[in-house]
Amino acid sequence: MMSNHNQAPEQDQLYRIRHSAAHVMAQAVLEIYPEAKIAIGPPIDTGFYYDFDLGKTEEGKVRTFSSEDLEQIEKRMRQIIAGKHPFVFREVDAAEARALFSDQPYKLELIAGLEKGEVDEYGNEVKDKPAISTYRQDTFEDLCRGPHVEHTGQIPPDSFKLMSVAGAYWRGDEHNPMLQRIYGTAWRNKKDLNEHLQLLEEAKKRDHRKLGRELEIFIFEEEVGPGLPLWLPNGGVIIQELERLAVEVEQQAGYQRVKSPHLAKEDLFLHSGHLPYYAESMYPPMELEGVRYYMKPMNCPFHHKIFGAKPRSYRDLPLRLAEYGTCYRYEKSGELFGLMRVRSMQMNDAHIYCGEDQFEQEFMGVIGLYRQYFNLFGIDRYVMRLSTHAQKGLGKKYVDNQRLWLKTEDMVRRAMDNGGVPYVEVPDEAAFYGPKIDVQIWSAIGREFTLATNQVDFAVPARFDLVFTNREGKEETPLCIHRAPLSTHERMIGFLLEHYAGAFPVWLAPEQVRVIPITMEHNEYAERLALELQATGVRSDADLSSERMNAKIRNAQLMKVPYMLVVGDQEVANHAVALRKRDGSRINDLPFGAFLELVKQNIASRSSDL
RNA sequence: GCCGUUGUAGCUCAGUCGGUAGAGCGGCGCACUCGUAAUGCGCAGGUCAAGGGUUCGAGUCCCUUCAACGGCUCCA
Repeated sequence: MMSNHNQAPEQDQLYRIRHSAAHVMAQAVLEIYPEAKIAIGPPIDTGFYYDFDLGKTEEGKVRTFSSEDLEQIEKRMRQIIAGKHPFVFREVDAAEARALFSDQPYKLELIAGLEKGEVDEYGNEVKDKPAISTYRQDTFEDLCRGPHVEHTGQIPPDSFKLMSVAGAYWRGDEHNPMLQRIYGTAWRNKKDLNEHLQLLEEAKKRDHRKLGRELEIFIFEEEVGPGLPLWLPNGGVIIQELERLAVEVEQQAGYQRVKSPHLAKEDLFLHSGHLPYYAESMYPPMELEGVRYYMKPMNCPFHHKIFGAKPRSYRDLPLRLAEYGTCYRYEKSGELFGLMRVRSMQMNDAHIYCGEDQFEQEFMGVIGLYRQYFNLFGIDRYVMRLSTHAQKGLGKKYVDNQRLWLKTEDMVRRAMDNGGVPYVEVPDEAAFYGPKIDVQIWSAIGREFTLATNQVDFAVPARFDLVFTNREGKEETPLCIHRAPLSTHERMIGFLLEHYAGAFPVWLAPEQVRVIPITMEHNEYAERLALELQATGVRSDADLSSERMNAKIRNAQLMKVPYMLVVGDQEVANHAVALRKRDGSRINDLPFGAFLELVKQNIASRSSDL
């Protein structure tokens, strides 16, 4: 989950409780595993963690915590807390610190970093050379900047819980050894803890993987392959509606639609720079008649070719090419996550080719699209993130041209500032061909994802020799803006499932109306209504099963169908319906014609109300 | 990819000490014809993820592989 209290969290009592709980946990672990090496243990948004290296077993396998260990550690923590041991602060010089932690290699590494003034005790970069300090409680002394509660008794013993064990790389680098991390959650009081645990339960209910199965949106089939979703008919409807929306909006914004194949020869991706910079995320090639082909991980090279299909003049610019392109990326197995992280994906992609003088307007036009969409979906919990390059990645992660990096980053910054768009800046997160603005959102269980993206490409058009003739009659290389405001179908629908908790607005709902006859005698009328609705483009079905009316209503409710039309003798007589909306509200004896108008209006306006 | 956990019917799960598999929901059939969140009865449905091993005997114990889940790393 996010925490929005950014000013001096260290001053917060809750921060101190969590930080102190981490120390107490480390003490408990060291008592149980005296040979354990301790790494770092910071407070986090919902609690704390601490990383340990437990060494190897006799067979040479990495020693890990068991769930029984967690119980024992938690029990021991409560004993330490009951001891009301004071947290004692002291400053030490580097030599003292090294002596103190002589048998703790991770701490020694941290001390070396502190000494050089590069990083703090959590491995984060710092500006000023920090003082080296420790905190001690009971038998445990840790390298630490603090602050802590005054004594262990101030950690409420009934308001924390050890949650899980996980592997985590030392300093977050996959080349480093993997440590054992214990996550705990800690709160001011028992009530807050219970609320947090309940929130986790609620989040599970709106997890898109659960809803996707229940509402028959998508499935994964083992024989098809990991990360390769199958869209069920209900999912197909949502895809169709999203594409309809995109086509409409993009047409108005001056885009042209194009179409490109799912694979291409090696040469194209060598040319684009994908193979040099992006090969790790691509499916391995297939070879036919001596030629290697790759599934496309992005659509840009194809669009570049379309740009280059004929000579372009400044009069053609900006040229906006749009495609819901299907891309394939070989995400590492452990990175897959329901629909949010898959290996085949359909992107709301487009590339805008423009001159430098048109950049700001085009860029802001795209930001405007984002806002239009987010407004439509009621997405208000997001952060715009400007991702820039890092010098150390030039030539490896990034195209090697620092001058252009700095220049384009500056252009983006200026455009965002001029447009009054708030954003945070993160170095070393850019695409290989340029800086990008990502829109970050959170899944139901609190994991962060990039939903939409907007990237500037100063490199690849030149690699493809893309030019246009400018007003002076000279050739000029266009800039390219990559943008995907509706993300991919996979991530967007995964997100929307959670965002709406499965209760889609009418225009997106796979089934918009279900007609429910009260007895068999009303079947014919019900079916006639359903057909009439279908004929006007409303997705509707009549439930002619032998269930009782109550069961039919329940089934429609469970599938989150927005409108239920209950029809019996009275409705047949009046050519009317008894409308029950998904939220439980009812309008009885509504003339069918009036209902038809109501639905059509609601769908046409893509309303978020029922 | 790495660390940990888990794989039993379409779904959610039970299965004791190793003795050849069970429930609810769902599906199908029959009966019921009902006014705003579950009508009753019956039937079908399983290579216990896959492969190997230990054992007289494996859903259960061991190994390998695959997949999912919680994290780390990485991303739309």
